This record gives sequence, C-alpha cells and structure tokens, in this order.
Amino acid sequence: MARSVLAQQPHWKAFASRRRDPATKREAVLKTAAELFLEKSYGRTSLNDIAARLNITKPALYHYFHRKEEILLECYRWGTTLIEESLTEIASSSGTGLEKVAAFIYSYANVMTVNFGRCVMRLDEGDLSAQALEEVRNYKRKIDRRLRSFIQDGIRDGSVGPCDPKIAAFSIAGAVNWICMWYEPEGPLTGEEIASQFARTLTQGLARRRTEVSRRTAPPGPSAD
Amino acid sequence: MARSVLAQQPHWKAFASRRRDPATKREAVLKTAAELFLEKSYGRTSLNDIAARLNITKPALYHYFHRKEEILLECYRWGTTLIEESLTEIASSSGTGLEKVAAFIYSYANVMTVNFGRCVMRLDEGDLSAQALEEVRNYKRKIDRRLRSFIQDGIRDGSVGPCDPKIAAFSIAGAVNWICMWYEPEGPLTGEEIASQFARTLTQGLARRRTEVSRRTAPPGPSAD
Amino acid sequence: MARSVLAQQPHWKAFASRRRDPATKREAVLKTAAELFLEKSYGRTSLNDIAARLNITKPALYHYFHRKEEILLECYRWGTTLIEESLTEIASSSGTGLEKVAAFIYSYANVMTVNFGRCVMRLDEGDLSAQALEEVRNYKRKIDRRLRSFIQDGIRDGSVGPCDPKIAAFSIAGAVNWICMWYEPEGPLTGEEIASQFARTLTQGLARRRTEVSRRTAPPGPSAD
Amino acid sequence: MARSVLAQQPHWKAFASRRRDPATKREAVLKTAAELFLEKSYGRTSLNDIAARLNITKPALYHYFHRKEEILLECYRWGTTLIEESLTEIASSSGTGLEKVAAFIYSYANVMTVNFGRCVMRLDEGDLSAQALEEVRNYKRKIDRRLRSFIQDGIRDGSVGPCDPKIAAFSIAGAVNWICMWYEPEGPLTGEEIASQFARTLTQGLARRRTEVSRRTAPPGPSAD
DNA sequence: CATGAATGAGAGTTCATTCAT
DNA sequence: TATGAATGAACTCTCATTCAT
Repeated sequence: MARSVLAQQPHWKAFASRRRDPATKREAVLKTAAELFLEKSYGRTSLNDIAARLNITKPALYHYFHRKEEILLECYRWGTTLIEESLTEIASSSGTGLEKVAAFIYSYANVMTVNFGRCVMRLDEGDLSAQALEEVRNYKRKIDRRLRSFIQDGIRDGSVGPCDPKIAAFSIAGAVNWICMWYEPEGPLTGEEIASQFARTLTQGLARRRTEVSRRTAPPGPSAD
Repeated sequence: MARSVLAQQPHWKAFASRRRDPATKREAVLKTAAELFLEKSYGRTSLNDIAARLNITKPALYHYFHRKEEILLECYRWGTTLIEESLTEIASSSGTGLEKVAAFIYSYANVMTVNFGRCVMRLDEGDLSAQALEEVRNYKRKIDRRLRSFIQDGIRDGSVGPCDPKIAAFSIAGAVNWICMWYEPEGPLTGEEIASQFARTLTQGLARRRTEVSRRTAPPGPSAD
Repeated sequence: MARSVLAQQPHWKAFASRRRDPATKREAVLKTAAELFLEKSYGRTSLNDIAARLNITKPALYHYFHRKEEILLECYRWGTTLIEESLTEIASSSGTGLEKVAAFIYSYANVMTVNFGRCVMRLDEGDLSAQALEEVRNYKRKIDRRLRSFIQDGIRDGSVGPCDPKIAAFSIAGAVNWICMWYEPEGPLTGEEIASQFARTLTQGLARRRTEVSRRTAPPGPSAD
Repeated sequence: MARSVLAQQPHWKAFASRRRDPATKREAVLKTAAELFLEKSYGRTSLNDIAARLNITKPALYHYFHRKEEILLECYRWGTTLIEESLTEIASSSGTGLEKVAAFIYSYANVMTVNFGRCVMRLDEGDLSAQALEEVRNYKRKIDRRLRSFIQDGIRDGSVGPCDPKIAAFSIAGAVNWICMWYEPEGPLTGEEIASQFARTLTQGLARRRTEVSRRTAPPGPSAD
C-alpha cells in the first residue's frame, strides 16, 4: 500500500498530452499547489514553483485560475468539502452525544492527514481576500457549532460530564487541528492509528478510570486495542 | 484591569526621545513586531509596517537588529524562554504524573495567550534560516520530551491510564498549541479560564466519570468551579 | 570607417521587437553593460542605467542574467576569450622568443582597445564573488605564464638579453594593460598604431641601438615605419 | 627592516589620547583611508570601515573632513605631491634625455610602491566630483608632459632612438603605473628592485644589444647586476 | 492553447550625512 | 569635541500579472 504522494502518479503527467480533460489538469494544478503550500507556505510558493513542478510554464496556469489567490481558495474549498461530507454523515447518525463526539474526532482526524484537509487548518488565513476569508470563516464556524452541539447533546443525555461546551470544543478541535502541523504522509503513523487513539484519549481523558471495564464509548472504525 | 496591549503605554512612546534606554527601544521593536507578525504573518509584515507603528523610519530598525529575520528569531527566543521557565518549575515539583501533566497544561496554556508565546507556535518555521530553525526545533523537541516523560511517570505511578505516550502527548500539546490560533487578547476569555478548563478537560476527558466524587487530580491555580 | 560603437547599430535596437533572437539580446545587454562599466565603473552602474540605455525596464534584465554580478563575470569571460584566442595562435607559431614576445605585445595591445578586453584589466576584481574571482585570477595567471615563457625562450635562444623574466614580464604586461585605462575608441590613435609602436618600444627599448640597420625582430602586422 | 605597514605604529594610536595634535589625527585618518581604498576600493569602503579601523565613531570623521569625497581627494593630493617632488628634482638635473627617462622611471616606480602614490593611479577617477577630477587630471597631464619632454630631449641629443614620443611615453608610464595594481607591501619584491629593473628593461628593451659592453645609461640607484 | 517577454510594485538592506545631546 | 540615533535616497532582486506572438 503506497501511502506516499510521490509514489502515486505524479501530477504533471496530467499535462503530458495536449488532449486531456481540462478538469483533470485543473485538479493537477490544485494538488501540486496544495503540496507546495504545505511545504513552503502560500507566500513563499511562487507560481513559477507550481508551474515548474507541473512541467508547464507560468502563464499556462492562468488558463485554469485567474489569480494566485483563486488557487488558494480552491484548496480551502476542497478541504472543507471533505470535512463537510463526514460531518453530515455523523450528524444524521444515532447515538449518544459522546459517541458523536468520538466519531467526529475520528473522522476529522482522518481528514487532517489529507493534503486538502491540512490546507484548511494550516494555511494562513491572512492570505485570503476579505471575501474569501468570510467564506472560509463561515465554514469553520459551522464545524465548531457542530462539535459544540454534539457535546451539548452529550451533556443532556448524560454521556458527557459537566463542562463549558465552548472551551471543551476548542480543546478537542485544537488537538485534532494541530495534527496538520506535524503529520507527515511519509511518517511512521497512519491516519487510522492517529484517529482512533485521538478519539479515545480526548473522550476518556488521560486519568485512569475507576474501572476500565465499562468503556461504552469505543471509537468507531477498526479498534486499536 | 487592562488586559489589552494597546491600552498600555503604546510601544512607540519608547522612541519619543532620542536619548532613551536602547534596551527599552529594542524591546518596543520586538513587541510591535510580535503584534504584527501575529496579525499579518511574518511574510506580509514589512519593516516599514513595524517602523510606521513605532513612528520611526525603516532604517532606524537596523540600529537594533541586523536583519529582519533576527527580529523573528528574537520573538521565538522570548517565547521559548517563557515556556522554559514554567516547565522547569513543574519538573522539579513533586506530585503524580497526572498532576504534572495537568500543571503542564495549565501553565503552558497561559503562555499561549501571551504574544511572544503565541509566536513560538503560530509563526511559520519556514521563515527561519536553517540555523535558527535548528535552534527552535531543538527547543520544541525539549518541550515534547518533557510532556511525554510526565505521561510516562503517570503510567508508572498508576495515575494515568494505559496509552501510547507519544500520541497522547501530541493530542494534549496540540490542543494547547492551538490556543495561539484563536486566542485574542481582547476576547471574552481570560488566560486563566482557558488554562484551568483545558487542564481539566484534557486530563479527565469528556466522558462522565462513574463517580464524580473522587477527583484527586485538581488543576493547580484558581479552581474553575 | 566608423570606429565608434555608437555609430554602429545602437544596442537597444535588439530589443525593438519582442520576438527576436534571445542570444542577440543577451549580447546587447552585455555590450551595453561593458560600455557603462568602463564609463562609470561597475559599482556606480545601476541595473537601471543599463536598462535605460537599452530602452527596457530593470527587471527585464533578469530574463538574461540571474544576478548583476553575472553580467560582470560574462564581460570578463568574453574578454578573456579574446585574449586566449590570440595567445594560443602565437604560442603555436615558430620564431625566436623575442619574436613571440613582440607578437604577444602586438596582439594583446589590440585586445586592450576592445571593450570586452578593456573590462578584463580595468574593472575592479573586488566586485567579483570569491568563486568568480578565482576563475578570473586563474586566467590572468595563465597569460602571465605565457609571456614569461616567451621571455625565457628568448633568453635561451639568445634573442633576449639577460634579465629577470618575472619583472620583465610585469613591465611589459603592465605597459600593455595600462592601455585600457587611457584608450578611447573615439580617440585619435587606432589600435593598430598603438599595438605596433608598443611592440617596438618595449622590445627594442628607448635607447638608440648601435646600428639601426639590423632589426631582425620587426613587429608583425602592418609596419609602422 | 620592517617594510610592513602593520608593523608600524597602527594609525588608530593617534586617537588614543584626547589631547593630540589634530593634524596628526587627520593624517591618521588619511593613511587608514588610503589603506582601505586600496584593499577594497573607495566605493566599497564605508565611513564605518574607516572609523572602525581607527577605533573611533563614524561622525567623528566629520571633524576632519566634510565629505567622504574630501578624504579621497586628499589621498590623491598627498600622492601627487610625492610624485611632483621627485619630478622637479630630475628635471633640474643635468644628463642626457635617456638618463632623465631612466631617472624618471626609477623614482616614479618607487612612488608607486607607496600607498598614497598607489592611490593616484589605482583609484577610480569616476569617484571624484567634476571639480576634483579637473584638478587630478591636470596633475596627471603634467606628469605626462614631463616624461614626453625627457624623451624629446633624448631624441634631440641622440640618446633615444627615433620614435613617437607620445606613444613611447604611454608605454613607459603605463608599465610603471601598473605597478600599483600588483605591488604588495608585504610581497617578495622591494621597491628598489622593481624600480631599478624597470628602469633598465624599459630603456634598454628586451632585445639583446649587439655589444653589452657599451651601456652608457645605467639606471641610478643600486645597480641590479 | 500556450509561451517567452516584459512590467510595476514592493521588498530588504546599505550608507553618507545630519541632528541632538 | 565627540557620539548614538535617525533619516532619505539608492540599489538589487522577486513576483504576480499582462501582452504579443
């Protein structure tokens, strides 16, 4: 199983032939850009860098995007779409609030190991124009609200202990968001491992439980035991 | 109680007179730079921006720093010094591993609400030269090792449940680090509130404890109850 | 006969059309730069000066050279190539040592009246990077060694009187090098005149010969008598 | 015998005490500046460089000179004075034209091994203001005229063979001037050696004389035989 | 479609020079 | 007399963006 991005089809192959789906090429630009933005930040990534890695010339990029910032915004959009998809799935599922939180952590952590997902939380919002910033901020607020509502569900149904949902949501989301800062696709940890461990640590806490038998809230997905 | 930096003496006052303690001026440059770096990122902050906010001209900055990057590195250093101080204090204290972890979270979270502390975790390492990067990375590794050792202490002494210390440390540190991304000095939450809530949420977990009576590991500092 | 550079096609004509041989344009940049470097020195010649004389803008120069110093180094290279060509021709010719020295002076003096040749000896080596300096110095050493070997040939074959070849070479090379300091393409003296007179003065000396009949070592090229 | 400049009293010692002849200090500035101008060129020598080598501060220099260029001009003046002195001495002496030429070469070469003398011929005239340039050019013309007149004397009295005095003067002056480009005070050759060898090579020429007996025009100073 | 060429704006940095103490 | 501080002007270099082919 090749987890390496480089081991996959390199993105510039999409530009090898003149006759190729323009959508495919656009996507190739986006994937390459995301890679570079994560490697060197948006500001230090020049259009030349992107073009060079795709084996095309700089102005060719302008066939697919009007401005540099548009590339950036599109990266955000792909990333947020990924998150959105898993969130709506969880919200519609049944279970206790704590179970939903655990599911949230698990699937959100997974997204944070994918380039587009990492972009959403890692790239500097200051590079977005006012309008684009609005869009992205809205989106992030939505995620936050979802997580808080899961926690409140849990408080209500008794699966979550008493706490300030706002701060609790910040701590959980922060832990997961931070994954995008240290995760390396080539590294020793798989997304699965991280996701399930995070789900357990954050819901159960570090402190030893009185009785370790009664864990009703196991993380979804492959059990890490 | 003025929590706002802007409510304090504005930094440019340090440059009001020509003969003034140079150390004070240097510090004023640093504080202003930190502010701007957090507002707009290092890359988008020009020396002109810093100078303008201090009511001086760009080349005047070169009396206090040799290169722009030196300002950045110095911000990192002030921030890491803050962290270091509280860390050594905790390490030398007695208590269970879990208590140390809680103390770590509490005091680290507080640092993350101070500009220099925020710089350490929020600014983009890619802006540092190879050598400076080495220095900063070393420092961060040290923090991570400390936290892991506290967790291992806890596993040994039974205060912490079984877990992978590496991933657990990542999740806790991540949650706290992320504070620097959303915390606003002007915002509604004080550093204290955040710190104590985080310490509890992360050590005790979200899930309701079987019996809420037996919490032996209360966070240090003012109780948030 | 137009000896003036300015009377020729002005270099900026190469930039009249957008699609034009890039090599031609690069060469035009180089010739213009050489002119300016000789007029005002490298340090006082700004990229704007060069661009202005070519009727283009400053950043356009970066299509042809990566750094300002690269322009300088390339001037050196064109100049040294000119010298090299004539030197290898002489070295392979037959004749007494003195004849070779005379031929050296003659052809070297001619090069010193050409802009690129003048650059080699007139421009300040301190403007070169360490690596480029190495390259240029190597080259100059080679010239010096060649001249010394001709003199030693002459001492061996009896055509040159007894002397320290090192100092003799310095004096001859110095006289010729200095041409680049006073020669003006627009001036009254042609390269030919200078070259042949120099060849005779330096080989025969100023002092009147016992018998002016037996000059076996006439300078090559058109006789100046 | 310490030929090294550095082995002498370092120039900054002149500034060790507050009470010191201002003229001495001015001279120290000048000597230091000359050193640096020769090492790094005028353009690359900053006032800070000069001040640093003298262990004083930059604005202190403005007590002795009004503008940077004034320092430069003064270096030229000290140098030209040195040349002037020896020239008038020679002109007033009796002897054949060739003897005067030889004496000229000998003493001029010696000046070219002294820092202020080197400055005159090595520094870039383009750094002088229009007015200062006029002054220096005038001076150089005077030297040239002197040398030409010696040669013409020689042609008239038969000690010099037939030649174009202008070009002959250029070649001789050039050879000597060039000394300032390669001479190193720390190097293996003394000024004396260079001067006497140059005088002989340039007057007698490289070619072997029919009879080496009849050299009537020996160089002045210590014989190099 | 695609590209080489060109540009305008702006960055960090250096430095001679002046001001205020 | 001497100095630390400050400035304005200049320079090299980078880059997103547009034009012309």
